[in-house]
Amino acid sequence: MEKNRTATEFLHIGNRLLDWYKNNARDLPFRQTKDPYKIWICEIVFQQTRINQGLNHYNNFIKRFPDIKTLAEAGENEVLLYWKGLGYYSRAINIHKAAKQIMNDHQGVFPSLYEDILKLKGVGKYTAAAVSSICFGGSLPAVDGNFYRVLSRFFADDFDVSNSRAFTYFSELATLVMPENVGDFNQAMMDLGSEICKPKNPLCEECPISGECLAFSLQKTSDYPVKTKKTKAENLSLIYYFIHREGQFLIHQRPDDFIWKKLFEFPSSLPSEMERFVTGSKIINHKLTHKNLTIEIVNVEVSSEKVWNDFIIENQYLITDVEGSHEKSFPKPLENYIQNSLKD
DNA sequence: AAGCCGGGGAA
DNA sequence: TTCCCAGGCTT
Repeated sequence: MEKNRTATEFLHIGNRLLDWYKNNARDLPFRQTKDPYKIWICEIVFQQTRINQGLNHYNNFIKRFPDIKTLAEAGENEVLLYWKGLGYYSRAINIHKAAKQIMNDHQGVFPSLYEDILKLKGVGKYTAAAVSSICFGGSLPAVDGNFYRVLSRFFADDFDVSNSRAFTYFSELATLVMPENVGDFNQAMMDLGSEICKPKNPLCEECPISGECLAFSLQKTSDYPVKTKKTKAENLSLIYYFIHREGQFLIHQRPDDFIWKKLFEFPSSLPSEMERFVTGSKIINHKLTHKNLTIEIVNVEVSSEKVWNDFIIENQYLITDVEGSHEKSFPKPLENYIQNSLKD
C-alpha cells in the first residue's frame, strides 16, 4: 500500500458507507435486535455461508433455542439436527460447548468484553469483533471476505488474501476508513461486499465509494483481491452398507475428527453373517470443497428374521427407519439416499 | 504457516 | 467446471 496515508484521509469514505447503509441495509431477521446471543448465532451460521443458504437454519435454530440457557441444556445431537445440511458441523458442536461455557464462566450472561467473547469455542477474531461492535459498542473491524474484497479494490492493494497475515493487514487498512460507529460500519461493509462489490461483475455504478475506488478508476476490479492459494480437491472413495429389513436400517455415529463430525451414517463394514443378503450397490458422486467423493452404497436386504433379530440384539450399531432418521443429522449424500429409499 | 472442514449458488 | 461465501481449529 502507499505510504504517507493519514488516519483521517479516508474517514469520509466510512461515513459515506454509513449513509449508504441507512438506505440500503438488507432486511434480515438479526438486524432488528442487539441481543448478543442472536448476533452470535447468526455470525456462526453465516460463516462461509451465504445468507439465502442459512436463513432458514438461523430462524429454526433461534426458534428452538431462543436463549443461552435453552441451548446449553439441550443435547448435542439435537443441536446437530438443527445444523443438518448446513456443513462445517464443528460449528454446531462448538456453539453448544460455548453456551455451556457462558453458563459456567459468565453466569449465563453473554460476555461483553472482546477478550472474553474471543475465548468462546468457535469464536475467532472476526466473530468476536462483529459481536463486540454490533452489541457492545466495540471498535474493532470485523474483517471477513467482504473486507478483503472491498478494501483491496478500493486501494488497488495486491496484498495476498491467502497470506496468514491478511487479517492483520486488512484490519489496519480498515482503520483508515473506519468511522466511530463501528458496528454499523462492519455491517455496511458486509452488505456492500455482498450486494455491490461482488466477487464477479461488481455493480460499480451503484457503489457509493466508486468515485475514489482505485481499482474502478483503473478498470481492474477483477484483479482484486489477489489470492494465490488455490484449493484442490482430492479423490476419496467411501463404502457404506445399507443393511435393512422391513424399513429399518443400521446406523452409527461418526467420530469428531475427519469429515461430517458426529453425524450419523451407515456401517462401513459388512458383518459376515450379512454377506449372503447383498442384492446390489449404487455409486454416488459427491463434491466437497477439499474432496471429490465416490460413495458406494451396498444394498443389504436381510430376508431372514432370525439373522436380523440375532444380530441387532448384540450389535454395536443403532437402528432406525426413514421416519426416525428425520431426528438425526446425516451427511447430505446419505440424507438424499434415505429420502430416495422412501420411493421404493 | 499450512491444511482441513460442507454445501450451495453464481458465472 | 471454478470460485467463493458474515472463518476457525488443528497440527
